[in-house]
Amino acid sequence: MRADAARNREAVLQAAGLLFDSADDPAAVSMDDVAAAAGVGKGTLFRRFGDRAGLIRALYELRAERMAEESEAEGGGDGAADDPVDALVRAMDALLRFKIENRALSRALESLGGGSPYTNAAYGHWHGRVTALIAEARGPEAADFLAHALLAAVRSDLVDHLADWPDARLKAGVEELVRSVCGRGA
Amino acid sequence: MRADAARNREAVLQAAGLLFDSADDPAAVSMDDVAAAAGVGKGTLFRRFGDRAGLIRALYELRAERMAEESEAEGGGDGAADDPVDALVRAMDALLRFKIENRALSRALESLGGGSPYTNAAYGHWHGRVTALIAEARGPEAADFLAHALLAAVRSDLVDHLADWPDARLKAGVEELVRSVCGRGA
DNA sequence: ACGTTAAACGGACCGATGGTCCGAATCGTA
DNA sequence: TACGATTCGGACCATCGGTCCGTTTAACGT
Repeated sequence: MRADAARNREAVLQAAGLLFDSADDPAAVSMDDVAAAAGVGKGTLFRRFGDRAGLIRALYELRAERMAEESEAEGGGDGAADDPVDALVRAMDALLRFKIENRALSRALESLGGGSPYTNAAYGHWHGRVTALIAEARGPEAADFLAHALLAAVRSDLVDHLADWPDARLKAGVEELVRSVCGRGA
Repeated sequence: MRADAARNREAVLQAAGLLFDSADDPAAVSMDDVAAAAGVGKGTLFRRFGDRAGLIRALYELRAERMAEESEAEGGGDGAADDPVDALVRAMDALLRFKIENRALSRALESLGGGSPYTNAAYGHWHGRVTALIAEARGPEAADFLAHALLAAVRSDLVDHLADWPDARLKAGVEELVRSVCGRGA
């Protein structure tokens, strides 16, 4: 990849990140806006990312990677010998925090049309992980659907709708949900 | 309301219903399409329903009402002396069926942008009902959030994503989820 | 250094869509 | 039937995602 291409790619990602982060409604961030903020022509933008969905996906995956690194780094000991329910609670909590910290971007991703929340590498990853933990905790019976249900409970527009709840209440709700689903609450 | 206005309103609702029902992607149904199919000018369409969201909401509420009537009618005896968990299972099952039968329309409603799935009379109604049943079944602790979570599990795009599952599997999954959340599985 | 070439640039341009406007047509009423 | 209020309808507008192509520029061989 040519040097200017790489430079522009970075500029676009950074500009788009700022725009989405400071937007209430992700739909209000137009491709023209992104191009202008990045100091780049529209042609460049679309050649690099294909379309709006591609840009949003790229940005989302960038942040997801960053989160994965962070949580891995702070995971420290990692104590693999751990209750799957606790592991699931921690995973869901991390996901919830991610959704809160990336409200607008997550909403942008989930509202792309065409079942996009599910046609997504990150979703597949999470669903696999949650399914495995549920299967471990309560058997594989309906683990597949239950995993979808858990993930649906932290969908960004729901989190957004509950934006005036204190974070702790949301977190407690999610934990309660996870423990209930895993077979034995408290 | 003038007679022609009422007639046109009906024509629009019926045409829009047909169009959404036969569409795979609700976004592919344009306001022009609706106006043309209803044999009405665009001005009429927008004056009556305000905007696209208004039309979709009107249509959705129409169907929701129809479903409410039907389920009430067939509810028959109504046996109020009933386990709240069973009642909740039945309610969620009805909602799931509604989402399946109105796939495109539900998706249209849920993908309006601006937290629209939640800014909706029907959602408030369902959430209240589910919250009450959960509170009755397992206490009012996190009932509010758990109700949101249950409703999220039957969101139309998830149902759509799982379209190739047999209906029975979906139904079983929802029932399993409800019973788990209500405190005691099986 | 310099010329060559393939790649990237950028913004004018396009088609579609949601939404507006206003002269024409129509309904209800006296 | 005549008249005023209401509604109709489609031409019109702004915006947005996406394309196109003449121009620029980075990379590399000589």
